[in-house]
Amino acid sequence: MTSILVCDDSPLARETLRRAVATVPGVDRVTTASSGEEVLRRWTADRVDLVLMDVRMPGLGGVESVRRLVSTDPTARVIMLTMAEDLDGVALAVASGARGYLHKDASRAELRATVSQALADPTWRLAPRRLRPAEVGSAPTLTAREIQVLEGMSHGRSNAEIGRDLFLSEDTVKTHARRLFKKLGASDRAHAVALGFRWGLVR
Amino acid sequence: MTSILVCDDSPLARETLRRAVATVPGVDRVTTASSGEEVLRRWTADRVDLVLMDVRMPGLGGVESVRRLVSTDPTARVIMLTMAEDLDGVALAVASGARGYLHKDASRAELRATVSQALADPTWRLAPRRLRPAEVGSAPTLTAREIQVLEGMSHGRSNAEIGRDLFLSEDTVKTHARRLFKKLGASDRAHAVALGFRWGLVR
DNA sequence: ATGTGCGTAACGCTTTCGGGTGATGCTCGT
DNA sequence: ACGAGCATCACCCGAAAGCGTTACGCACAT
Repeated sequence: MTSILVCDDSPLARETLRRAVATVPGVDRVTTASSGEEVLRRWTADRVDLVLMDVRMPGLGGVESVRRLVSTDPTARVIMLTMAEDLDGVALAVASGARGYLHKDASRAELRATVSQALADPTWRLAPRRLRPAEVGSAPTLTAREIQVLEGMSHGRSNAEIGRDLFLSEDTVKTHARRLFKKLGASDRAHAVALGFRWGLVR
Repeated sequence: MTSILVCDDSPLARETLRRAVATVPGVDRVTTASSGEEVLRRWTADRVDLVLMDVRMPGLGGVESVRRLVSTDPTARVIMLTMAEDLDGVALAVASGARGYLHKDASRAELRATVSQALADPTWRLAPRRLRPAEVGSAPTLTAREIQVLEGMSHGRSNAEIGRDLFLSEDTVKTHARRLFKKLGASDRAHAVALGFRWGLVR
C-alpha cells in the first residue's frame, strides 16, 4: 500500500500532478492538499509515503511547511516542486529537510522516475537535475510568439492590434491564438488569459 | 508601549506571525485580525504602531484595506505580507500607502529586522514602483453578481453558459459584463479577467 | 531525406461579443 | 418620498472572435 500526497495551491497543477503520479507503478493512493497547513494538519491521521509539495504557496509556503513537517516527523519524505529560477527556495527546502526537488516542467517520465526512486529507496536524496520541457507534467509549453499573443490578450488588445504590435497580420495572430488555446485547453481568450495567470505564464 | 497588529485570514499564519513579531525587542503588545474590514472597524478604537497585513484576503483584500486605512489615517504604518508571485499586488499596496512588504516565507530574522526598522523609523518607506496610471487609485468594487460573471469568464464560459449557471438570461449576463468592464476599465472579457487576477478579485 | 514543430499568411463561415438604449422592480439611505 | 445603486430582461447591430482548412519556408533532429 503506497500512498502519495500532492500539495499545491493551484487546482490545475494539483490535478495534473495527481494524474501523473497515479500512473507510477506501485502507487495505490494519491491524495491532494491545497496548502502546507493542510498537510501538517492531516499528517498524524493521514500519513503518506511521499509528499510532492509546491515551493510557492500562500500561507506557510513550501519551505516552512517542509521544515515543520520534517521536524515533527523525520521519516517524512518530501519532494519540492518548483517553477523555475527560485533556486533559493529549493536550497532552503533541501536544507529544511526535503529529499530533493523537481522542476514543474519536467517530463512526465522524469517525474515518474523520480517518484519511483524516492519510493524505492527511503534514504534517497535527489541530485538536482534540470529537465527539458517535455510532453507534459504541468505548465503547458507555449512558444515565445504564443506568449506574446497571450500577453496582448491580457492587455485587452484585439487580434488586429496585437498584429500591429508584433508586425504580424491579424490572421497570423489568430493562428497563434488558436494554437495556444489548444495547448492550454482554453475555450476562448478570456479562459486562456485566466489559465495563463494560473500557470504563471503571464502576470 | 509599542503595539503591532497582525492581519491575516489564515489562523495558522496569523499565529505564526504573532509569535514571530512578539520576539522583536520593544514590542509590548501583538493583536490579530482576520480581515481588512476588522482592522478598519477597530482602527479608531484600537490604534497600533504597525500593521502587518496579508495581500490576499477574502473580502476587501489587502490592497484596498491599506488604501482605506491610510486614507483615513495617513500616519498608519502598514507592511504587506505577500507571496513571491504577486509582485503586482505588492506594487499596488506600496502605491496605496503601505510602507513596505515582506515575503511570507521570509526568515524569522528578516521579519524581525524589517519590523524593527519600521518601528524605529516612522518615516521608513520603500521606494514606490512606477505604476501605470490605470493601476493607481482605488480597487474597483465589483458586486457579487459581477464577480460571479467575471469568474465564469475566467473559466471560459460564454455569456449564455454563465447565464445557465446562474439562472439568468444571457442578456442579463451581458449587462453585468458591460458594467464590470466599465468598472475595471477593461476593453473585453480577456482584459477583464487579466485585471481581475491582477487586482486579486479572482484566482 | 524525412518528419516535426514553428512562424507566417490567407479564406470562408458561424458564433459570440460588446455597445447603445430602454425598461421594471427591489432595497437602501436620506 | 426620493434618488441611487443593484439586479433583471430585451432588442438591435456592427465588429470581433473562433474554427477548419490550406499552404509555404525554415530550422532541427532522426
